[in-house]
Amino acid sequence: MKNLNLKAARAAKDMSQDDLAKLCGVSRQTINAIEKGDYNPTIKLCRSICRALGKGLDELFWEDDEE
Amino acid sequence: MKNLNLKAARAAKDMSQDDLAKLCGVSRQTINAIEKGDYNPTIKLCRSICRALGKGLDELFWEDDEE
DNA sequence: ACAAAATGTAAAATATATTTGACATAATGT
DNA sequence: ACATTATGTCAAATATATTTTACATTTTGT
Repeated sequence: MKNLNLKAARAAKDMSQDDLAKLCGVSRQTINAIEKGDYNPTIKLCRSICRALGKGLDELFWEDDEE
Repeated sequence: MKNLNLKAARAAKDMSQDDLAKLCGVSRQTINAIEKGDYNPTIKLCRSICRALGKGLDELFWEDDEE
């Protein structure tokens, strides 16, 4: 499922996917894929994204519906 | 660096690395490596570990000192 | 002291995250 | 309408997470 929390947090900082990608040192496609969903990034990248957006892991990457 | 939060949370539930590994559907070595540190698990596995131990992502997998 | 369980660690194989390059479409500003 | 930026998506290549097998050491219980 899509990661709308991430999309919203990025929008709140007026950052493009490319901006965020550069801040995190990954490719734009990776950020796009994470927002799109059905992707499984590493915790290190998640932390990097959280730092760039000033959010916590639970705020951006928690999911309840995943058995 | 070692993940002592994880080690402590597991100990608090009186679980062996193998117990936790089975609950998360991964190998014992993977859990061992994560506790040992210098490992970079996927967010999906982190969530699985958090559910098994009743903790949040920020409690078990946040790191301040990672530029 | 002994046995059993738990942990630490390593090398080779496999699965999968991420990159690169590329192209198409949607959105935005002038 | 036009140019520019942002987004969605794909296939092939590369990097790395995870498994499997295996063995050594430590810890725990009796």
